[in-house]
Amino acid sequence: MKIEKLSFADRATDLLRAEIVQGRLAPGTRLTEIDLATQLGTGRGTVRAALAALEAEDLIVKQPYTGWAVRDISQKTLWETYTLRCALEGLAARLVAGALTTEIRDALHAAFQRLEQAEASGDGGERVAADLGFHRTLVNLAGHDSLSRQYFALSNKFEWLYRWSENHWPSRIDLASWHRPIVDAVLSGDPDAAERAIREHGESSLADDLRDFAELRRQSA
Amino acid sequence: MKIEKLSFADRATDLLRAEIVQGRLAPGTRLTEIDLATQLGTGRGTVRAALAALEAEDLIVKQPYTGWAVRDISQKTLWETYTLRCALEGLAARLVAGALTTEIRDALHAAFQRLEQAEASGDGGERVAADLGFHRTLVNLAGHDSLSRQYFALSNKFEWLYRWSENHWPSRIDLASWHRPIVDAVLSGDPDAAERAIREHGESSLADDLRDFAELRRQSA
DNA sequence: TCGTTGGCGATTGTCGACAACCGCTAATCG
DNA sequence: CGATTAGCGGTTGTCGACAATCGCCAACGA
Repeated sequence: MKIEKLSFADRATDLLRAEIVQGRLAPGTRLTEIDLATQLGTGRGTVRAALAALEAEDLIVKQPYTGWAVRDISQKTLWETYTLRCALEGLAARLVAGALTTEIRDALHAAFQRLEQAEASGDGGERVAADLGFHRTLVNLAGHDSLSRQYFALSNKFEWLYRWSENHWPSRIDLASWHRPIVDAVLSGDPDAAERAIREHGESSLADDLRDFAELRRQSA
Repeated sequence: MKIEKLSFADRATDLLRAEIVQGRLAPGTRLTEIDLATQLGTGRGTVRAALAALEAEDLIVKQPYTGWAVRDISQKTLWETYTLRCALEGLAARLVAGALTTEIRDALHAAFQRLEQAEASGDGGERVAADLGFHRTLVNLAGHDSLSRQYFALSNKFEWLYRWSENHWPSRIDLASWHRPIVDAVLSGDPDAAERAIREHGESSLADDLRDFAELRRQSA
């Protein structure tokens, strides 16, 4: 049995990322190395490494000699993250559709069933988790390590925005019917159709969120 | 006048990246923090930050408690990098074609003219630089910060592979005619056509390189 | 009054020392 | 003889101390 032993720095990274992604650290929050170090019971160098990693994932920003802060969320942030995700998932869908195996079909079905169950349960947290899990599963099935790496960071950022927007305008889209076209297109084995399906999916979710974001702005103005 | 003052860590990152990308550090080369620190005349923490950054860019790999090493290059590395680049540039081409301005036309023309001049000069280094510059210009014209960020790291990796392959099998493709379809398609203002053009470009360069790579393997076997 | 300058508190940037860990070799023990 | 283990050299992992820099505010002078 191979046990993966994470360093303090890696654990600090995971912990801080979770804090941000799950919304416990609001956008704009300032982070100071010493505070985090004392809170985590670790040294400053360790925290520093974790912060640098999160900066590479574009979740926080650094101002030299001044401090770190959780990134702000703007309409452009939404647009950029959604379009980028669309491009990466398009590649993934294309690859998966072009190299179907029994394992892939099973994994996709499992991810989709989780969606259905989450929808049936009505549990908001599980709905989000199942949604994100479906997309992550699809990407990881592509057998493209670099893509999976890139997508890991991007999906965290996406999860952050997703949970943030769910707090501001809970949506009641039916997850199953929302994702079925993707599953169908990918399993059809047609790369073009698969890419088209995931793009339509991405574009309409972007449109929805931008609309809701604008609505939010208008109300608070 | 705003002067951008880089920290030692950032300069070390740039320096090490250049060493790798330009082929002065062969794939598989081991890197030890203390050696680098003494060579660069800096402390180990600084080098460590630089190495972590390069690991995030996927140019080097870390083995805990053991050491760092320049990544190896395999056929899969080529495939992954080319396909990923294709996906990102596809998004960029689509965006640029959909939002043409005079500045964009000028910048694209300038980048293309540099290609023509590089081809005419016959200078190998300048040919590579002009080729990479053209693609970077296109992506940065998309006005998509996250995309530019991601592409920055990817284009460095690509440059690394490009220069590496040029050392093993110098190609004599005509850069101007090779890239003209992209310029034409983007400037036509049709996002679909632009994406199609850059995809064909990427796919055929991948095919060429994979063929040459296989040839190289066959000869050395 | 307004712009400049000097100092101050806060935070990061850098560094070297020590601890933890890995891979290997050789000694040990059944 | 084979498997286990103890030790060793080498490298990274972690930490706290000190230096460099930034933003701010108040004192100062034209």
